[in-house]
Amino acid sequence: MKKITIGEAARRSGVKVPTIRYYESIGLLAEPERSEGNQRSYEPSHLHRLAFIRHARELGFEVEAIRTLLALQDDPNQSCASADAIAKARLIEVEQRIRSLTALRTELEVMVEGCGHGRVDRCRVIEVLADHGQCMHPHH
Amino acid sequence: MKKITIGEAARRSGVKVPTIRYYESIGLLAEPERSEGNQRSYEPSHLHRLAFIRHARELGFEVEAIRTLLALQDDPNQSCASADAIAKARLIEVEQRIRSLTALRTELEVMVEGCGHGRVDRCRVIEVLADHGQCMHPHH
DNA sequence: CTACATCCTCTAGCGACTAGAGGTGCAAGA
DNA sequence: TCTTGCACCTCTAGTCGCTAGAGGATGTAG
Repeated sequence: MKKITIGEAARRSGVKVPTIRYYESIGLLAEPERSEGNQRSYEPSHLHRLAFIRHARELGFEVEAIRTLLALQDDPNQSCASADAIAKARLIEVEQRIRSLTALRTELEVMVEGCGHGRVDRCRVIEVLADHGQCMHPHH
Repeated sequence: MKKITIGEAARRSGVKVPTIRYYESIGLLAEPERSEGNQRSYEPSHLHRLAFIRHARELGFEVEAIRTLLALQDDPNQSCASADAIAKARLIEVEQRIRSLTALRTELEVMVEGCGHGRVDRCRVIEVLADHGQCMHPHH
């Protein structure tokens, strides 16, 4: 029926060909059937799987978390507490990362704005890096 | 005089012992003298260097960027345009990353809030992952 | 039939460390 | 003086999630 080559699967899912093979190698994507000439032959179910994986990766979930989420998806009777916990943990990570990057941004802005574009011995960028005491934020 | 072991250097700089050795191995930190028993013996200049490197790493600069920044610091007559450019590039990266993470946060919030804590077949987390069309943002 | 794109497997590389094995140095207490 | 035990040494390999490349087989269009 609608058997699909790995290249076509890559085009449709937005996941690159070597990455698809990589996902198979780590057991994230089921091994597809092969053609007579040993070429992978995907079915729609594989495309759904790939879309799920891709989306989860874009949201920053680690491969192990995705493995768990996929297993949950396959067993619809299970409680979704695990999925919920994984998503919440990721949310907390993201929030923390945003806070941290926001502090960094402020510090970088100070460095860049303070730069008089002269010589290095008066460069605010180098100064701030050399002397942590000049930081605006005690975030690290 | 004030010769310092690698352990003490680690404690004072906040950089771990294996990381200090790693920085030496990639030429970021100058090789210190050795004791009779072949142990590394650091001087204050090494500690300043380590502080600089650590601070730059915390700001997310890559090792190659730090290598350039350190070279600039060693030659105070040079124009600071390079340092300025490196810092600006990093600032733009950070801003971009914050925007991206903020979009992710929103999407994760929707997932987590929509979760009815029931069974997987009605789990918003799994649903959103499986169907990208349910995303709030077309960021990816 | 011949190009030529696409596919296959396998190994190695990326960045910035981190972990562990197997051995040596050194300072302090008994 | 000896021994305990921590800190140090080098070297290799592993982490994560891919990505690149070699060297060869397959599939398709003209």
